[in-house]
Amino acid sequence: MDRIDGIPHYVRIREEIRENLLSEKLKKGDRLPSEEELAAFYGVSRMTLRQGINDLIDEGLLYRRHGVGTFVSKNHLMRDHSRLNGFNQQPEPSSDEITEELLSASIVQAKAHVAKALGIEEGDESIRIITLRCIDGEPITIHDIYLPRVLFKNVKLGDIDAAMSNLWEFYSTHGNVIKNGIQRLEARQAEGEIAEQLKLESGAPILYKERTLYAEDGTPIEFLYCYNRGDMYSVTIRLQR
Amino acid sequence: MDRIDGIPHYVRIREEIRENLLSEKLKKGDRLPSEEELAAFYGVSRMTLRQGINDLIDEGLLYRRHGVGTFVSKNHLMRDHSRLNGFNQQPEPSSDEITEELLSASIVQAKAHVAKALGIEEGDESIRIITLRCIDGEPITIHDIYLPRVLFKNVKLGDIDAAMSNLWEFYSTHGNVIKNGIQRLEARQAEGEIAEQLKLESGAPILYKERTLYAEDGTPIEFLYCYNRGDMYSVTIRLQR
DNA sequence: TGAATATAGATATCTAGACAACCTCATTTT
DNA sequence: AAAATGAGGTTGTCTAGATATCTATATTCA
Repeated sequence: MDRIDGIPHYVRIREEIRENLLSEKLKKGDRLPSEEELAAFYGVSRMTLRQGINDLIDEGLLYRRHGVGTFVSKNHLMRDHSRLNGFNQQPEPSSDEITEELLSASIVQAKAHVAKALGIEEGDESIRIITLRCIDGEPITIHDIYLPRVLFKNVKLGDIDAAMSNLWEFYSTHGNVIKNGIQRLEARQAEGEIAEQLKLESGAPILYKERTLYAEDGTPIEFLYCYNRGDMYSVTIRLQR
Repeated sequence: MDRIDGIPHYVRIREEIRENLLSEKLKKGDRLPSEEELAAFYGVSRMTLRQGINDLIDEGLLYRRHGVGTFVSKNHLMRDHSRLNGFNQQPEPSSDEITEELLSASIVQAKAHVAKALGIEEGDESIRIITLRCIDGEPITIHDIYLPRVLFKNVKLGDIDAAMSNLWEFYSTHGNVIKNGIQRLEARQAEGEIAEQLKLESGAPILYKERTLYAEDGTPIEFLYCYNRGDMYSVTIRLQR
């Protein structure tokens, strides 16, 4: 077998099987043909086939039973906030207009908490970006973002407005590719400026989030405080044993 | 090479490398020896070595750079709520006394929302378990759990009190092994009975959680409403690209 | 000097097998 | 009837290679 493009066989096979799942040629609960049969069908070795299948198992679309077979999972898990996709956040079915407004961009000295998260010294320079996201004109989310200045040396504050639409790509173009992160969620009450900006009564519920994003090697790239209107926002997480 | 126990080589190697990470023989940022060298060292083929390494990469402990090498991540991601561990929830350093009290166990007819989550018909029988978790006597969390009756046919309500300490094991013994799940988080306000039981003022922030747990094949095993005191509880999630 | 090019070494992909471990189910034995 | 056995099929683990692709560095060329 020769590869036509630069696409590895296991990727091609994985995507072909995924198509069969989406088009329901493979239905929930179905058993796939044996690995030997499938490998022969796709014209690859069994190890290569398994590499493709493994990806789909990691995604929860398939599962294996030793000595029995490979099956289609009964719960196709939908949108999954535990994977990073740089806020493509699929617009909900009732897709209203989502806007994002830059409230401020500045250079600040990192306070202790931020510095610790970004792995820099307290007082070191960081870029602070505050944004407001609205759905259909309703304010939903405030982001308070901090970047280590040292990773974005020749960035001017004026550049940020243009980069707003896709911050992650902006990071990439400066050599900082996001690979993973950690976030922590709490329930809080709206107060002061935050309440005002989200047009909430003081005391209204807020889904508060802290998030740190890292590059492949674990270098912190972004630290974020995030305030979400409790009545308009929820987070879905896939759990995996 | 012969395996001494039934332990596969790739598991043994994975754990040996993990030991070296924990003991910091391998430090953050270090490059591991090349795959060829490591395979020779451990006396296995390169494919087998890679299988072990892959697990550690999935855990975020290592990362690879094509053409360059395999490295130790700089951020050893700690406790990770996006993996399921059946509520061993490592007691925090300041480990206070955690107690769990059964408030009620009953057979109820599933309402629409619960029925949909459990994949049963509205009105079908389900087992409802309500518990209160306290830390140091302070009420923290209320769980409102629903199980499909059909999966726990010969269970008597009296059995549940004994099983409380480890519900997941209880599920297993009835042939229902938890493999994955989905949870959704919201910020809400405490009200009525919930506020009372958590000893909160009406209006206090609550971290509200809905969770469905599934078996390997996607069969829903448990559906849960969960109310956490906002000021005493947070959820940490690892994000993976 | 600066750009193109070789080169060495690393990971990525892939093969064509082998045997082990496990599950199911039919058959035989007790 | 119940338990043990065995056969056949499936996934799990593993090998000893091969070639491709990528990266960084050193070298050569303009």
